[in-house]
Amino acid sequence: MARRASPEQVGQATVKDVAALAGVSISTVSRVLGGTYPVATATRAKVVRAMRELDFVVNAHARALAGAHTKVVAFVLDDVTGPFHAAVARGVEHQATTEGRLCLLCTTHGDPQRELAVIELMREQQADAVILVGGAWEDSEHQERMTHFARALDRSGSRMVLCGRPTLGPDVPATVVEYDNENGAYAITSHLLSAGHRRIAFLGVIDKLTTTTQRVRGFTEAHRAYGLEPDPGLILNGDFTRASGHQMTRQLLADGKRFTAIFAATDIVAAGVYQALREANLRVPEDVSVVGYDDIPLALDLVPTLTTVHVPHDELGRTAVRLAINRATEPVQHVMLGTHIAVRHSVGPPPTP
Amino acid sequence: MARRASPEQVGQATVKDVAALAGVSISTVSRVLGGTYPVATATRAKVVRAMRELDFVVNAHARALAGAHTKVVAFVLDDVTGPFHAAVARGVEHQATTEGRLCLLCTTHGDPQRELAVIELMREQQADAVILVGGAWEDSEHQERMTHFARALDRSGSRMVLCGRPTLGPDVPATVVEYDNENGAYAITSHLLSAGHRRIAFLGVIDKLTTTTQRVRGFTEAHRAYGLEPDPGLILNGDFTRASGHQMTRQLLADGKRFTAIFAATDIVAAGVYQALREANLRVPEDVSVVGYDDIPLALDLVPTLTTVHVPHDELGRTAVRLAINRATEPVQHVMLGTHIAVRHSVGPPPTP
DNA sequence: CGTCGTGGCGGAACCGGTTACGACCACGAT
DNA sequence: ATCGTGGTCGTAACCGGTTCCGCCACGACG
Repeated sequence: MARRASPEQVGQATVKDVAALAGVSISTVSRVLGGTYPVATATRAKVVRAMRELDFVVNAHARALAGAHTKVVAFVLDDVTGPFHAAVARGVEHQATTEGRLCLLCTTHGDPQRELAVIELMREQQADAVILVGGAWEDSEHQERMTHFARALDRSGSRMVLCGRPTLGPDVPATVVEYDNENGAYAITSHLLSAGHRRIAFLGVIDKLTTTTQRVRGFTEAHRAYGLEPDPGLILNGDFTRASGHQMTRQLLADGKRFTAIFAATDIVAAGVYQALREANLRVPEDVSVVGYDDIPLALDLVPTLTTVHVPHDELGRTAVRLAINRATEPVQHVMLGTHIAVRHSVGPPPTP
Repeated sequence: MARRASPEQVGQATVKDVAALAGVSISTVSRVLGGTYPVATATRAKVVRAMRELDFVVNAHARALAGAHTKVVAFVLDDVTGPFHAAVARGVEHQATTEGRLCLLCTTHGDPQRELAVIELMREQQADAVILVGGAWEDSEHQERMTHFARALDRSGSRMVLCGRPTLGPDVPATVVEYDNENGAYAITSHLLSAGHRRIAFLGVIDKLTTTTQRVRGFTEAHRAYGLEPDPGLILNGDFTRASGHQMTRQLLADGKRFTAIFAATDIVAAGVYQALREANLRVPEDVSVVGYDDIPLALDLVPTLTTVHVPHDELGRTAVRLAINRATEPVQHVMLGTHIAVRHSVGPPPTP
């Protein structure tokens, strides 16, 4: 069962075809492909011409199998549609291509089970880095299995990268690129407190994701620095969607809770907050001040523009692949990128009763 | 130079290692891997145990090389950060995983040259579909080279998919999944006209991208259906960014152009329009009506919410991979998805002077 | 009881490249 | 004239799987 009757009839041309047409051996063809060996100029010309004639491209799989390096980095995230993750993805993709790598993309849609399955797939693909973007679940069994994968990847010469999530432990071979969730939350909470706010609501995901847990901690610590303790009744549990922000704010209003400011765990949540306040005829920031987290482009389109915590999305993604790919020469494999607050127009003094 | 002294010491375990530990031949291991061949239950159990013991995963490259199918679809887009492209990407990714495929992602950042280079890379990867998302450049040479690639992909059993861009010609082997740019623009322009607007500005990219060209055509045809001709002085050329929308609107205002409505070629452009109007103390829709195109999530966060053309992003991406992967059984390889206008609160009657 | 069929398994030839090793050639040096 | 040498190129052994082919033992059947 010959796959093709004559060369160049159908299917991809192979080095064998090129060698035949150029009148050289396949090793010579391979040498001009790799460029890493002296080949006489005349010979090279013949080979190049044959390659062009047959419209030849190397088979990446064969090359990966024979050589050792795969030239692929994989990254897995929750959802491409989320502006935050998309921004990190952009950084990842950018750095990957400048390092001469292709990008494999997988999404989990919030399913921890799928995250594990996806890592397995990446292992099959011999990806030389597997980048996990976004917060992790606060689930010790999941973390254990993740640790297992980190070791497995390490054993096969690959690398796990935790991008925007905390380390799995000091002895786990993984690159960690975090950003300062706690201090960002601390700073922006202080910003509200120093504006005079004392009753601040926090709207987010509680006790499930590492990111929010850290943000709540910063929120709490900032209060304590002012000699205050946050009101547990003002900490609401929802998810990272616009609808959730909308719903939680309505809840807050319906329950008659007293508050003068809202800390939305995410800019997208803040968008929902804005809508609910608008519907209740409350102005931002005259009646209620609002802050967010992430500094996605949307923050500039809200009216008034949203004061939020800026996260270096792009740098997050870029350093993730840079550290992982060049881990032989990059001594430090755990960095914490700084955050800072972007002051805009959604915070004012609390209303005077 | 033995890669490892003893099996399972370092590096990935191979079928050979598994076979040795299970006391069977490598072909038997392969058979339990593929599942496509009778293997005695006891033997299978031994093999499975050995695989688990060694933490074995198949080498996707070796498998791709030996078998014929690669199980990878590639998609290339402008920028992951753009909400429109991200939404399509989500559809692509979703359908790809349900079809049991992995996703390779590449971005071009608006560089036609890079688009070509990227397709070459995908060809090396033996991707069984290469999905090009978003508008194409109005450049005949570029289209010719694209045609060449379409044929090359077809020859090697792969498939080019044009997702959101027009066909390259009837005899070019490519799957095309378009959406109705012209009719969408026609409908929303009619919406403005029927509200009484007669002087409508169009802000977009002119004469460069297929998408905008089609939208301008719909814009023009709608005018003609009303016995009108659009004022060329109201058609401005910029790009698809917020800043461009902002700048073009300021220009319009500064030039003292008379207009009562703005058709922004993209929702993001509309966001810039909103800002410029706000800065000029013009209200939407009392003073100026605004419409957009794409219906990205942002449209709901603008105040007032944006009337725009809804594009079935997700379906666009999903059908793209569905048609390409199952092209053996899917007879029709060129579909045009419908668009419809999403009426919200940014259109009103023109102001009475 | 001999034979044929069949289920389960091993051997070996690929898939398309890379690369170590050795052969060959033309050249200059002795 | 002979030998050494450096620069080119071909041969063949892999990389890690899949799959065709054939062997073997066993049960059923005549």
